[in-house]
Amino acid sequence: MKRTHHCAQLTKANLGATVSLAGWVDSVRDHGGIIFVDLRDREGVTQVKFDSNLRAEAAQLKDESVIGIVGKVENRPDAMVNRNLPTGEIEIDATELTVHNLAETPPFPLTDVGGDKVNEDLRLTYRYLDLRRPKMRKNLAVRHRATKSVRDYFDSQGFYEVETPALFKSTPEGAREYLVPSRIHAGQFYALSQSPQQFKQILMVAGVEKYFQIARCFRDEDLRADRQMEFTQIDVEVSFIDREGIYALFEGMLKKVWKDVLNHDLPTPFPRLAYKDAMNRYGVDKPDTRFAMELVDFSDLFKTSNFKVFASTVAAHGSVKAFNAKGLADVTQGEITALEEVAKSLGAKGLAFIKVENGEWKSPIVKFFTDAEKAELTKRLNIENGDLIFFAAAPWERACAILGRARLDCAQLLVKRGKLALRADQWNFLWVVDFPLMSYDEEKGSYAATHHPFTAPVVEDTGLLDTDPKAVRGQHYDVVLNGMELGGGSIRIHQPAVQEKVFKDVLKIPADVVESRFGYMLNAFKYGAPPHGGIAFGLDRMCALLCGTTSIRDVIAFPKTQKAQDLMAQSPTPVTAKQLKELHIQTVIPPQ
RNA sequence: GGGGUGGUAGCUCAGUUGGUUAGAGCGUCUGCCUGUCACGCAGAAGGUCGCGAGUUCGAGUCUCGUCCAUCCCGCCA
Repeated sequence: MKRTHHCAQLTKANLGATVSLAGWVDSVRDHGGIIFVDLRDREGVTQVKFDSNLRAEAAQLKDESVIGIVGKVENRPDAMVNRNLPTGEIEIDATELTVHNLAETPPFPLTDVGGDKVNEDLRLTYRYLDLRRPKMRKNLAVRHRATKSVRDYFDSQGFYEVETPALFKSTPEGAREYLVPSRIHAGQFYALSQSPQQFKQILMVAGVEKYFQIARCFRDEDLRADRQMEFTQIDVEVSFIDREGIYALFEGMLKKVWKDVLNHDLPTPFPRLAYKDAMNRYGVDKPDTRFAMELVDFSDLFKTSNFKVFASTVAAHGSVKAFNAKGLADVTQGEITALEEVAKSLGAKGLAFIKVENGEWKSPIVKFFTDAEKAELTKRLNIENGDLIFFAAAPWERACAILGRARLDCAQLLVKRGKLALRADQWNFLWVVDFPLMSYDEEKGSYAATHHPFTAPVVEDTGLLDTDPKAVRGQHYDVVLNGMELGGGSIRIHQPAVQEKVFKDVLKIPADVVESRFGYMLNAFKYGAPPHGGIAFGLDRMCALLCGTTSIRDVIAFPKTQKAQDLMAQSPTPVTAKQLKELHIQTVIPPQ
């Protein structure tokens, strides 16, 4: 039973040794008089030869059976060496065979090529088989190494890893929560923690100074390729630190992770981009900077234009913006229509465009432009033959968002045509900073915190809290990589008076609600709260990127489907009447 | 809650205008084979065309509903 080696270990150096290996049957090649079995364990594959009295027994083996063998390490004949295998120079001449578990035929191929194409519901139903595939095994290994690298880094920087409760109290202003009924307190509920935000700030008051946690978080929102109902954050909080300190700390962590996992040297510091510039240039607060096609503002140019749609937008304090989808003049009508649909869903009236083909501007709107306007467009957008220009005229933020989305979609169209390469191993990290502290929620008719209500205002903007809350910038920062938000955080408010002001005067949360939800925190801050700040960073998303996959399900051992079900264990399920009674719960199932 | 894509053999897929007995590759099973490593050769089995209605002389194919997976919008302080 005891293994002397693993299956990627034996080489010519072990010739003649009697060894014991165990693992799964990767394949059986039966030649009648001689049988070859590829034996696989976590580390690799070794060829085992059966040509003795064990032949008949070996012939009964099926793929994925678990066996143990004892045998002698032998040289392979020169012509039979397998250069594709680290153990390809040797094989084991088996003298003993133990069948631990004879496997049934797997429901899908456990190879990388075949397995990747299998429907995901089947992979998830038999996740234990899916995880045997080399690619998935590698993903688990990468996640382990990345997580260990993070722990080692924060340990070396003097951090304590502290666990905080998963069972917290309900804080309904954030994401929808998973509620947990209390047996002991009838009619009352815990909520599974959306993030350890409040606890980590309290830990700062407690004098921990440097905290981190690989923290499980729960949010009852709809799932996506990059969103699961439970996910893992690298959660960090530090006392006596400013924004620059956080940037340096976290760049150090990412540098180490990329070195440890990919042996890649990330250049630091990362570029920084103000929120306003990100919107103006890329139309999103998480720009993909692997390609240009930047947005250009033409509000000044079209203020007095004959084209009334543009001129009236500017007159109404809106913006006219455009970008050059370089080399996309061969766009099809169907693609244009699809882009228009997306633009309309973002609130655009339409999506004006100019196709530049054979030196001619083909466009329904170009007849409204003067020569001077055309010259200015050509200059600022660097218009050349073969280009495609898109315009948006709308309130500033909306115009940015429309073109920001169109820019990304055009990039995909260019990738499809082979005109643009978006390499997954090009690591364009950046910090997006200077977010507005509050944004106006049109539905609610009030201001809401852009990040969360504990974010400190930029010091020189503090005076604007009373006069112009919308103009106040927060000390908030996001880490962005190739168009994906990987994490974010802020320097926090550490003075109870300021925190109370934000709650009551700016966010207009009633005093009794503030007291019941955050009273303990405001109270804590009265007893010596250090200035502090932190960050929360998506471990699953980071691992997906490190593995070169777009779905975090590929780096989570047992993920849920988009309908939030576990297809293997089959959850969720109904529970017994007894359980419900004990929890003082009645269920009301809506009629179908 | 909304939109897109997909669901046909164990797996991945094809299936023409609605028309005879629904096909292929891989896998599986049986037999043969002492140097294979995607072994080979010969043969065989294997189908509720996701499910339910409807249109039709006739439905894998058309219509409606529904379920599942996936991608996206909303949502994710």
